[in-house]
Amino acid sequence: MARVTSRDVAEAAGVSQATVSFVMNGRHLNRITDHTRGLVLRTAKELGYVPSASGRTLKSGRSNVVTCIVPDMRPSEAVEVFKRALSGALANAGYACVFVHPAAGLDVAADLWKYLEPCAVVGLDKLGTEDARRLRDAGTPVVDGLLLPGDEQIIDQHEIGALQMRHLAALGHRQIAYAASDEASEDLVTDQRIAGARDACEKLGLPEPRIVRLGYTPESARDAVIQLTDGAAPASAVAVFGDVLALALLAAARARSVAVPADLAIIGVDDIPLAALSVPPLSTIAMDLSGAAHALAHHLTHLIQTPEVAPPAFHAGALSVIDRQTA
Amino acid sequence: MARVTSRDVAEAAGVSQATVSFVMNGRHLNRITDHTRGLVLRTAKELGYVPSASGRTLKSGRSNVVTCIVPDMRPSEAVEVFKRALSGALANAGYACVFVHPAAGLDVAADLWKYLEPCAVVGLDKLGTEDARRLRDAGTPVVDGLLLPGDEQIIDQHEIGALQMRHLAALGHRQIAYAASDEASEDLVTDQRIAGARDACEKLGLPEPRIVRLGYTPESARDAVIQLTDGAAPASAVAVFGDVLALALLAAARARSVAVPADLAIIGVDDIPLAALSVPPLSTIAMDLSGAAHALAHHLTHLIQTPEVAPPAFHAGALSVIDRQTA
DNA sequence: CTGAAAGCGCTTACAG
DNA sequence: CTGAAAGCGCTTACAG
Repeated sequence: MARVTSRDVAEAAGVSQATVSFVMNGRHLNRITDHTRGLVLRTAKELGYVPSASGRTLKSGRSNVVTCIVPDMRPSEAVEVFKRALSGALANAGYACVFVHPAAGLDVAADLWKYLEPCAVVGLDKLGTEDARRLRDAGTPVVDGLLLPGDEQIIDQHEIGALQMRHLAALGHRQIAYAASDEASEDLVTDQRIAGARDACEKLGLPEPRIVRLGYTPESARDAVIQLTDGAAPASAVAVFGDVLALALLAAARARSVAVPADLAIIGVDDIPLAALSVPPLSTIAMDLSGAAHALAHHLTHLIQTPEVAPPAFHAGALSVIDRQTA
Repeated sequence: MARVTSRDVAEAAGVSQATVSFVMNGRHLNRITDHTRGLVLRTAKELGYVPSASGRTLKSGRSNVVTCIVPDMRPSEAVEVFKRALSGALANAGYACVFVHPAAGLDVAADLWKYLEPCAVVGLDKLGTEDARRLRDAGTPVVDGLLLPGDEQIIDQHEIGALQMRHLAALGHRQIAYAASDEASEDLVTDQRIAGARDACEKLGLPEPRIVRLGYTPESARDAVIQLTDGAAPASAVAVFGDVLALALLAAARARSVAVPADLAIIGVDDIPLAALSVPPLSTIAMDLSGAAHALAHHLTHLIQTPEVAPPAFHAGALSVIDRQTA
């Protein structure tokens, strides 16, 4: 079954290819009669005409797809929510958003260009600077390091750590610990949150928070609870890197008969579905990922359409504490 | 900065464009001297030549990207794992795998073709039959309904339900219930698992399992525990749709002083990280999503490269019970 | 063993 | 208000 081209439509409608192109792209519509326009549209639909992406991209040098590089981090519901919101927002602006998981040994910049020729690329964590440079040299806007501090940070990671501390302090806690993830892939985010927690304690006149590292194993959670509650100056509250780890701590605390929140208050981050389903339900920090995604979509369309003018300020997604029963 | 084209490389190397194309694509290499080949490769690298996807796609009518439509289901770690594995396997075969989240109101078939011109598309759940037909008419292989029963089912959902029942029965349970999700987006999978659970009970000579529906709320979990444990014939064990719900049930059971597994054994599905971290740790079913992804990648390359010959049998990912302490 | 040339489907100045 | 024509970068028969 041969492909239907704009030439076919033009012939069938008895107009030129240029006219078909104008109608399909809504360009120079003032120069085209409504009758011609209707005719072209009808004919295109009848023949089942679908414009060719490669034809258009080849000619115009720019596609309609923005490529988003998914970092090689622990899968989380949070980033899934963000991806969906970004897809939706970009779709409304007329762009397709595709996500790629860089496979080991894939040369991101070259292969991306080779396979996709995106009109913009967004990297959640830091793309290689070499990659980013090549893409930018080729004229492709790159929004990079959404998880890193800076003008385009999607969520204020520093503030997350600080918010947890302020919440715990407002509850009267003074010996507050921070439970960080020990996974290297999460260091980027962890470091910022720890810094935020430290800064907040300092501002609040609290002792510097003790940092305990834990991994995604039962032993690790148990050890962390021991560290937190034993010794000379036990913590009365702990801010945890994420809800999964917070829930692990909650379970480990119960196993050791440490009452939550009486003996140890716990607050997580992410507001995963299980946070509301645990007993007691987990207090946590929620992020407005959907808002952040919309802001990013706006930012991207600006970058794509008017790269010469400086983009307006970028708004990171809002944070809120979900006040349940563990803190 | 003007783009470097194959013509530039040809001129700089003093050969023809055809020779450059042959060298870059590894075609007709026997017809090209090693010297010429080395020269072209070196020149290409020096100039920073990257082939244009749209040029190639336009000419050959086929790109190197396979598009995977992510279903609009509750985000889960399981599908993330699958996506990464599929990306890796496809990258090894020379294809880029991109994921798209269909936004509301997006015409999948037309827009996909328009933006991406994929060489194959895979749909986790059922693409609209109209969409699939149009794609196939255009000569694009479509692998669809990976979650549905059939030759290309990635994971045997029916067997998951059955496996849970067999495990519980082997432990001596006879009054076994099935706790299903009440979310419409999960019905596709839920229905198959319930059927599998029923069939297994029949084969084992057990009474038909009672089905309880529950949602992702604490009240729902509490009600489910009450239903399960009260009444004339309380269940001594329950197979749950997924680990999130199973963990919710576990928490609700504890809140009502129902001992697990003594009073109520629980087995989930998915083996999410928290399954190992709960107290007691959750027994569950793990799926070999990585194996399934590799099988799918093989299947796809076959379909793309030799669409005329029938593909070999497709192997669904293996299932295994993770025997922890709740069942 | 290599090159000249056509053409994939589109858009866009330009001419009328 | 509309059309003819060039050309984006590539691949591939074909000729030498």
